[in-house]
Amino acid sequence: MHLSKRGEYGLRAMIYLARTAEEDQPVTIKTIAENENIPSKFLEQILLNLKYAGILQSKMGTGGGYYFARPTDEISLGQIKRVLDGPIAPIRCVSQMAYEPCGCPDENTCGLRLVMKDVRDAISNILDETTLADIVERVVAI
Amino acid sequence: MHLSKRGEYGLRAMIYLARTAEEDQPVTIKTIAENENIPSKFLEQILLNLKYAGILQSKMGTGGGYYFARPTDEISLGQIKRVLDGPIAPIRCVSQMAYEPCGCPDENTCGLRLVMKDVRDAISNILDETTLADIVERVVAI
DNA sequence: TAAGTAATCTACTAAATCTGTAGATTTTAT
DNA sequence: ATAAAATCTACAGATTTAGTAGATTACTTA
Repeated sequence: MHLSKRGEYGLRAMIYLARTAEEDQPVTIKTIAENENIPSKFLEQILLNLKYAGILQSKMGTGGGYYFARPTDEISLGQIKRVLDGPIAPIRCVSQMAYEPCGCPDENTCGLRLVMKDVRDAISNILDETTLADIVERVVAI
Repeated sequence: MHLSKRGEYGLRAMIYLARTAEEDQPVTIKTIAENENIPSKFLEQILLNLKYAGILQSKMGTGGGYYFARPTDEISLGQIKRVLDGPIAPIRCVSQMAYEPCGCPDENTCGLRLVMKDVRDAISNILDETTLADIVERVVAI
């Protein structure tokens, strides 16, 4: 049940963008990296992956940078985390996105699977239902 | 958000024990390993750790094996998972058992932390509230 | 008391994953 | 042209994972 540095940095960067970015104004890797204390060459790879996944867009050259491909209320933390850290499920046999059998004799009566399914659903209920816009709102309210 | 093989094997072994063991009758590593398809030398280390943690007890020699140190309704999946896989929290700054600051300027207004705290609590609510006895009951009911 | 059973202990290892770093290249705006 | 900024490719050290190997100790029974 662990969030990797990749995942952490990526989520922090996206939350930073959602908090500070002007309407479709690109923000540079350098700016994000400095403000969030993230190694910039590492962040580079992370943002590129989020771009490949269709969550971010970018513009090269002067005045360029990264900006959202969709409104922030259509980008969930679950989407981001899956791109960077892989499936949310603790074990593949309860994954919605990346199911694989685990080899137990009967999945329907596998005690471990029953519980891990609950865990997966609980995590998904939070991460897939919380958007970047929600986070910004929640933090502003404090 | 991942369950390691260590954690998976350990939980499977404990559930197997809870399901099949007669009152304090020791069960051998070999028996568990064969029935649950777990590499036995790997399982050996896992059970030893659960013993060091005070969850299992053991007896050497003929007729020996492993048995629970407490009734199964006093052993939660959270206890087992923590021994084998470490803290349940996705990130240290929301861990109850192994807190560490994450370096963000203000933890109280850190959006990432707020969400990850919810995730931690959701996972804990399941794993710390579900005991081995619960699992057995739940599976029998199917 | 000898033999067999079963846990215990110590050490090692191959492979994968994580967390980056380095440097060259391409695109864009002024 | 020049500078800014993303993009691409490759590498590398550290850590973790998922085991394996073999010797030793404790216990039971015949």
